[in-house]
Amino acid sequence: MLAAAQTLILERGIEGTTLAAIGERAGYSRGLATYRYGSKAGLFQEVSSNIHRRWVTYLEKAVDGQTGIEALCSAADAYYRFVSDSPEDIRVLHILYYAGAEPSSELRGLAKTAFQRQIADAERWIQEGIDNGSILDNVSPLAEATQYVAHIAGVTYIWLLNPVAVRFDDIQTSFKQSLRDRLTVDDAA
Amino acid sequence: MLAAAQTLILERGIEGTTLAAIGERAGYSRGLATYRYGSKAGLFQEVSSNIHRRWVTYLEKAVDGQTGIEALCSAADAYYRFVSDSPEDIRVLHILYYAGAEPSSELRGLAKTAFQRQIADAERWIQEGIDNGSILDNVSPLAEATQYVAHIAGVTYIWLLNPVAVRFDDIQTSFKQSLRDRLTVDDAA
DNA sequence: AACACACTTGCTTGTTGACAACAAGTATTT
DNA sequence: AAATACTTGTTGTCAACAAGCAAGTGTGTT
Repeated sequence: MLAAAQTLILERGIEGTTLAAIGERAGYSRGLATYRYGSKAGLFQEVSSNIHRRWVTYLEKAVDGQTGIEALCSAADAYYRFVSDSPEDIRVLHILYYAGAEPSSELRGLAKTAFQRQIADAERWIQEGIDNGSILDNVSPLAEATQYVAHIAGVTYIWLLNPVAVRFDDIQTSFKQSLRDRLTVDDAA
Repeated sequence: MLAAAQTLILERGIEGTTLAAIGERAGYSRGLATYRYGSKAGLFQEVSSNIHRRWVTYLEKAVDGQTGIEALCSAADAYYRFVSDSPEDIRVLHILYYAGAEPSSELRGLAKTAFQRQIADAERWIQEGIDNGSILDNVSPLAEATQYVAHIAGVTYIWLLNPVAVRFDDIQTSFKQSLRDRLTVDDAA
């Protein structure tokens, strides 16, 4: 059922997908989707947290106990790999998240907490890096963390609009390089 | 009419706004919005390009003939000022753009071209900067331009979700600094 | 063990109200 | 009289909900 919903979101978008179509695509009746999930928003929340859960597992495995710049880069790498492995999951997840930009969207809370959590993670990694001396102590953890998450969200959005025009790997490389340059102690000499 | 639409989008979102409500909010009948703009999507495209036009005017005045890093920073400053001056315009514009992340959304084309144009602008500025020697020649104009636009879009998105948590001015300062550090010839010595 | 009964679960079909889209008006101006 | 600006009537679609049904799952009775 959730798989059918995901397919239909990719095909026709949120607006264009009807609960009846989801039920029937999954081999059931037109009424089942509503019955199981209560509402369209309820179903989409389920789809969203389902994918989010997969992503978090993936992320935790990649970052493990790392801190500082290494954690940031590993997380970015993990994201890039996740996008390569399951682009459709990321597409659907972000379609749902961006739908949460609307006021009074029921997906809003979900998107908000997801991004807040990612910012908090990044902030913690940066703070830990500052504490152990690997990150410059004049950077603002919150400002950097916000930009870190914003960068990834923004690139994903541009990619959603125009997949072929975004060279994810180039961007990824340059992003990590720029993180190192900006945040870490300059040991060039 | 477009103003009424904008107000209602801020109050209730795209989904929650009905064409009848827009007409009536503007002091007309329930049918006028459909009559004038043909469809809900048509009306919202009009709202979107209306705000977009204001932004472009604002931007052109700010960037004027600048190139290279100066153009990038001026554009970023202009955006920050625009957000401060008319946060509601930016909110509505981006709500509409993010709605374009959906497949088969009629706002998609508009969002796509808007962002493509901004990337093309940034790419041109960077290329000009490389040509006149003010920007390092090992940066990829397209990759940097994409990240530049993605950064701004991403910060805006996080801000839409959670306005109070985003210190636009801090981020702005750090963003410009990082642009200079990464792109320009290092004349620290 | 065999049966009957209440009760739950999983799903379907019927219905309602909201809304976009459109068609057919009615003023009002030129 | 003809175009313009707007309104009202109508239809089809869809989310949401309610009511139903069929197939289990006990639970107690003989």
